[in-house]
Amino acid sequence: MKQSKLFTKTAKTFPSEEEAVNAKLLIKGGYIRKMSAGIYSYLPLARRALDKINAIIREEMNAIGAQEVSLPALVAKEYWDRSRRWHTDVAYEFKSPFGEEFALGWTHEEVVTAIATNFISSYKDLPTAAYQIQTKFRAEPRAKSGLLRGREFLMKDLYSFHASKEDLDRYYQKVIGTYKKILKRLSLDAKLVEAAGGAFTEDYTHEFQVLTPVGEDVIVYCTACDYAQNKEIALVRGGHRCPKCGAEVKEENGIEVANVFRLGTRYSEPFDLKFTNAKGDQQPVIMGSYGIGPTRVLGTLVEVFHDDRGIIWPEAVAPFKIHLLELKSEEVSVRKNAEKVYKQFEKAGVEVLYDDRDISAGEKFADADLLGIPWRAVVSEKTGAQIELKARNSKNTKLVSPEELLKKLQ
RNA sequence: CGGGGAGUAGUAUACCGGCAGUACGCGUGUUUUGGGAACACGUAGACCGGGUUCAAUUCCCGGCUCCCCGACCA
Repeated sequence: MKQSKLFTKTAKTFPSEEEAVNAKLLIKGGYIRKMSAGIYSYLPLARRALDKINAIIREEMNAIGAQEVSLPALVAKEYWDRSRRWHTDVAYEFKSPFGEEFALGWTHEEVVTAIATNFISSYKDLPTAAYQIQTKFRAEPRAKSGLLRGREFLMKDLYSFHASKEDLDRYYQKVIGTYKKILKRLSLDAKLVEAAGGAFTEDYTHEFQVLTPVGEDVIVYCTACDYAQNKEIALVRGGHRCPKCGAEVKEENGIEVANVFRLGTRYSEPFDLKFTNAKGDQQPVIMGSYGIGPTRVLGTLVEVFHDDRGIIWPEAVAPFKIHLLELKSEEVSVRKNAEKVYKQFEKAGVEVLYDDRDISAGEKFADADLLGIPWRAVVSEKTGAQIELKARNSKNTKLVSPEELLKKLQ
């Protein structure tokens, strides 16, 4: 991609109306634009990063046998009536021009359960699981913190169906393991925390919390063992003894990037989702649901990985692998060399953003730091046919040949 | 939804009851060329509605919008 042709541009100043670091940097860099409180447009650079996040999630979902689906955003009242979740305070509810009543999907237990009644009828159909990556709508009374709490956000929601509580428990643990893998691939260090189920279940649930001061949840966790609970349910407070091992307990803020719920028969019963067991008896299906918010993950990554110059993307999610800067020069050879390197990279399938703009070197360096692409390659009068390579998270530069660099990046 | 703050070119801001200024951006030209270059010329603006006033971007009232704290929440 040539930067001169990019749909967006970087700004020289921070947006005055944002305070959250993720929003400030992403808007300044032209990754996103705010359209309304808690409602953002994701522009090409952010779209590419999101695609990376989604691809990782998809791979890991598929690896545990979950199958991708797309469920409607317009969910008719009858579905919510069944589970008695019409008129919750988070739903955008409205009447269509024909008088039909809908809620914009803020979660999809109802829809997926209704669908499952068509296909699950025997223990032989179980277990099974379906997921989607889709925009969710929630009427947040107070959207805030950039991408961290929006009214419209991306969600990967997975729903599983089981013949027994034991099988659900097994899958629940499996998803926890998969989430650990996903978060690790995203370079996010998250703590597994016990929490309350909110509008979804009465059971305790688990959340993955990235500990950072900007997080809105408070986590109580043990400094020695794996005890960790959301403060909303924790019986101890920071500074006291761990109920599990007796060591000291701490309190810290966290961003909830993922969660897992044991739904049991909360939705299968109202939707009459039953299966016939091996003895010929009818039983309700046991369900679980599991979420990860890709747009929230994106915001969290910026909160965790940045410095005073800009974003520092982990390689796995960066919109491009390498940022090629051609420093302005009278000498035709500079442009020629840069163009050649650019084409080599594109041909080799290395994702490259080529800064071919007719602006000063300083501005290109500043933009490279702001955009946060992991590798910076400079071609200039100084470098000749070589390339000056620098990692975004390091101060050191070194001269390499285009061929060496290609080999390194592939 | 309670409390606080704020709305001025594309962006960031200043001043003011009487022609709205600066910087960045954008356009043209000359010079410059490794950490946000210089000069010249040009471009573009008061959230909406009402009130006070000879005169309102400025003061008052109402609305809308955005941010922050709280409640709520992935």
